[in-house]
Amino acid sequence: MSAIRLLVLGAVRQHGRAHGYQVRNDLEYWGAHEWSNTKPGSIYHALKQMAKQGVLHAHEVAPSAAGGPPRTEYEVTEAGRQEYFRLLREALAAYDQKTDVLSAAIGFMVDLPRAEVLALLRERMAKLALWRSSVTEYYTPEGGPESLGHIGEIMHMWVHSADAEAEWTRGLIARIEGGAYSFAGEGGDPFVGVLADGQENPYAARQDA
Amino acid sequence: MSAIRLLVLGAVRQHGRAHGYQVRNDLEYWGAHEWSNTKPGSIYHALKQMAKQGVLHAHEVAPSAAGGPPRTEYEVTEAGRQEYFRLLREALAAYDQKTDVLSAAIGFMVDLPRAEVLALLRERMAKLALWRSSVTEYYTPEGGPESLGHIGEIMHMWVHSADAEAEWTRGLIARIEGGAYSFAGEGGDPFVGVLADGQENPYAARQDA
DNA sequence: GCCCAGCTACTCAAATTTGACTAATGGAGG
DNA sequence: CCTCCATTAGTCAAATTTGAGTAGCTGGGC
Repeated sequence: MSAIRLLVLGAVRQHGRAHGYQVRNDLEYWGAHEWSNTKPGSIYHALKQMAKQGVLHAHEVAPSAAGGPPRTEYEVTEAGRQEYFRLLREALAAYDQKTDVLSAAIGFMVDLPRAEVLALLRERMAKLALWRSSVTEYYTPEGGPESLGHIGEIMHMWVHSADAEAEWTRGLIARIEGGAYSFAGEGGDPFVGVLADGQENPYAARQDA
Repeated sequence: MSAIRLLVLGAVRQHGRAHGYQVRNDLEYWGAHEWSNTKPGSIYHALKQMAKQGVLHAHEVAPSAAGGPPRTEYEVTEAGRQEYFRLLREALAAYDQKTDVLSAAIGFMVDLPRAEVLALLRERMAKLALWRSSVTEYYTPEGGPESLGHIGEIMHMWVHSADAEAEWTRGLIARIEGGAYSFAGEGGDPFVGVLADGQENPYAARQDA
């Protein structure tokens, strides 16, 4: 699974109703173009595809208010809401060394209740541990790790990064348990990571690293 | 850049001459299907594409020795050799949080001289440090990290994983400096990542080099 | 003597992703 | 009032990736 469906669904959802350029701008505002494949083409493709699949509803809309071709606005349907939460839960719980998917999921995690996020993150921890042991067991030949030659460095790297991710996840769990952030159903003001109409995007046109 | 061109080039190179199924099998033997996109379709596509680009040379070859349709054998051209080393150097030096590309590059690193690998890894370290500081500086708003809300967790994760990768890279550099492994031009037996000791040879039909 | 499962080797359509391009508008500067 | 050009909004062809086949042969069991 790539991160784009989750990102686009989440962006449209936060606006209630959004056109492609708005989504594109939000993703840029989140810095998503740096850590995921959110080129214009991918975004417009995802919007159309999801509209075709009934996950989004496309409103035929008047010419744009400020230049450019007429724009289509999209809205998340009930099926889309379910798909969104399915993707979000999956991304939080699954370990697949895809940084982009996890980043997107962290960005949206507060749409779920605190207890569920904790459960999903613990599931991730369990899967991480499973994968780690499968690497160490499966790739350790009888003659000790030395006999693998430099190939052993690959496994070494995986184990190292799995450990790092576990450590970070443990920290996140602790912070959430400790009351950090405001989750669904907790009445706090929901953190809105979108640009309001006419708001300047401070992250647009920035230098690439 | 995806890892597939590097993997396919490296696989063909190790055989001298190889057909698609052989490449596919090698990659599976390396476990590459678990950490990179090496589905059959991608492999055959990459072979054809690279043949079209003159990076590989396609021999029209007799029907297979053991069932199935006739097979095409490929050989790395001089342009391909250069492309291979270009990709390999780039993969070792560039930091782009793509685990699959790095894994492939580690697997092939011994095709380069020891000193060059060390230089490339140090370059990677430098880029990692640069990226890390761009994250911490750029994404830290004036009001302190708290004002980012849970979005700060994404940066936190990035920094954490960048640190982990730097640590692993440092270790690798130390091991290589300490004389580990046998690199190009060092006269040691080149590590052939195709067959393990006592393991059944799935490539019985392969040409002797 | 035959059937079927499984291996070998590759093909193909559909979906996705990329990178470059188009086209309309409004405002700054001359 | 006219030209340039940045911004807005999106399109399109080409490349790549995915997932699901196809088709020839072999060997083992009954």
